[in-house]
Amino acid sequence: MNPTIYDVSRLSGVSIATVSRAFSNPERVREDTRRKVFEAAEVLHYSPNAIARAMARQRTDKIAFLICKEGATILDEFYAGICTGIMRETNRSDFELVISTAADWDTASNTSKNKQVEGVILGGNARPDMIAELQNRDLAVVLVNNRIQGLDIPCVVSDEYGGVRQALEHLIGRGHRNIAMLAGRFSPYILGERYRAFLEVTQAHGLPADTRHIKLCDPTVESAAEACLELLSRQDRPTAIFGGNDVMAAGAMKAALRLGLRVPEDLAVTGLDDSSACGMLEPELTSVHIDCRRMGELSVARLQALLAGETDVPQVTVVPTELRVRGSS
Amino acid sequence: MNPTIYDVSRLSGVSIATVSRAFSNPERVREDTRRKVFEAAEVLHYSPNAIARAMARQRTDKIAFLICKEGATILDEFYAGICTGIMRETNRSDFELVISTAADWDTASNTSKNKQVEGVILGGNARPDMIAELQNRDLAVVLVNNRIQGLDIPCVVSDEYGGVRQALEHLIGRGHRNIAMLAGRFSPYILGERYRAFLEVTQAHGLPADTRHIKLCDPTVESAAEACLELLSRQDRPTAIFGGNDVMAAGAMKAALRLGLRVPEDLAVTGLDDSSACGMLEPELTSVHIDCRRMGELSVARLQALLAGETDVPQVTVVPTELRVRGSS
DNA sequence: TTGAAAGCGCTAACAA
DNA sequence: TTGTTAGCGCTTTCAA
Repeated sequence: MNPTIYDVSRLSGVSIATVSRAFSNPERVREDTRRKVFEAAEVLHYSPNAIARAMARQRTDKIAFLICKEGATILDEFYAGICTGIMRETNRSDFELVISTAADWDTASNTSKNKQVEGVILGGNARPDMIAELQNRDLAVVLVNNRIQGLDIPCVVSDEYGGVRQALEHLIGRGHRNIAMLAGRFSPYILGERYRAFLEVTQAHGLPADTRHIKLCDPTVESAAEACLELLSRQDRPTAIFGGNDVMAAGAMKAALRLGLRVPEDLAVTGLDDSSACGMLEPELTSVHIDCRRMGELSVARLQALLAGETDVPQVTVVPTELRVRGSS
Repeated sequence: MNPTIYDVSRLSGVSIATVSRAFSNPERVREDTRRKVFEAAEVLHYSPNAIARAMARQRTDKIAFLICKEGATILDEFYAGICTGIMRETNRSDFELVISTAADWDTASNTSKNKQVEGVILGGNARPDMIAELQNRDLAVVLVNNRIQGLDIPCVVSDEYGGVRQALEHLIGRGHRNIAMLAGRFSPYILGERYRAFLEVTQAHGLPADTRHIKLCDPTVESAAEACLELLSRQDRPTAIFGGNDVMAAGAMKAALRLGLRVPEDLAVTGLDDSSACGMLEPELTSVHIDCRRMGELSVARLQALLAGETDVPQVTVVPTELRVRGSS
């Protein structure tokens, strides 16, 4: 049996109320009383029981990270990074974290309900009705790696626009005038930002700003390779391809190989994500680094601000990206 | 304010004890009473408060997954897979999961203490003294991806020996007689199994079973590439290299390229992990698939068995591997 | 600054 | 089969 507040009270000779205060409002108990309490606690290896505390306080200090995503690999490198950031930041505070993956709404709903969380960080493609229900239930909600227009909810995203710009300007700086982009089927927000960035940046540099240079495909090696085969067989074939993630960029490299084109001499390729595979590829893949860790940390910060009742919580937090130039471009 | 058991009691006209029973021991309340209770609960959107329940039961039904690992990328693809399995299996039961990474013991200790967990799954390199302390504190403990001799504790591991055998026999089947293995600096258990497997399997097939063919290096592309450069410059240079993970295998492919050797014609390469990068490499990497998901699920099962007081919990659970042959061999 | 006491929402032993 | 009741370990008024 673990020691309780009563044991500490008895040993230190003060009431349980004082012991309680010593732990949760130390400044409200006299210096020497406090010392007595802590000494007794030390002797007994006492630490407050979080369950009982939650019960009395009617607060759990518990938050959830809910990844709304389909497919087998829920926790891919990207979300694992976000997750790491969230864990790190949660550990630093007194909050507790429950992680759940939920393609379906029932699981999601259960998680937030049964686990008694007070706030949730939604990753992936959370549907607006899910969000609404959570908010109705009086939960604090933050979106990570997503943004939904017209919804009163803080979100933390990476600088999609800036990331595309960095990649494109790098390629343009290398002299490329005919650049294609592989757009994966990501969320509307991400896709929107990337289209906009591609068109505006190419135009700003006097290149033909044409959606013909944007190719929509699945974010898989094969789908990207096929898309590239088509791109590279055009009359005016691109000399550089910007993949919407590293997997697609790898597909582009494969397409080049099949056509006997050398990377980067005949075709420059850049990716996005800066995943661990970049260094494994040959040539190594230039990629836009996304600070997933930071995104995770910031989502926790926003959620805690919300929970603390702060009124000026930023609606949009943009995490900068950084280009990592390697052999493929 | 959420509805409580009292609200349901009032609305359904039965005592709170009966409501409680209806939820936790349905078979102990009469059919129609039960129906009344559930109807009232439905109307009120009631569901039992887990905190209060834990308080009364003096049980939390909460387990922790503790990844004991150094370095920036705690949640790599491997552990993310295990984590997914753990989450999936935990979701299926009424248990709650808290995930924590802990290179240091303090965090680990805190996690299990403050979060009031009843059992922990230890991933990575858990030190024996950590384990002992957890067990002393009367917690159920299971090891995943590790095994420590002489310790009374269930562990779930992948079939390291079998994995090495599959890779080697595949290469031998392809006619290779001079095979080298890159051993990463993994845990003593894993390293031990792999050495043993390499020596026994090569010997069994009449190849020179010599530790000279095993090269210890860091599990990074660069370290592996260097190690291979040395291997490939030997008089009797290997015609096949088995990397201890996919990253090292990628390093081997790079070494081959630098020496102008073609893969797989001049040098066959196989990896281990079957990570997502396999399909991105060129040629695609043959690799031994590890069923991380399953490992995670089984660790939860073992932990729950322990928690349920079962006495015949298997001490060692071995998860089979499977060779995925691709272009690199 | 400290203490007494009333909960927080539920379970489980016991009684009916 | 159902109800009564005494906790579970803590926080937080309120009074001293």
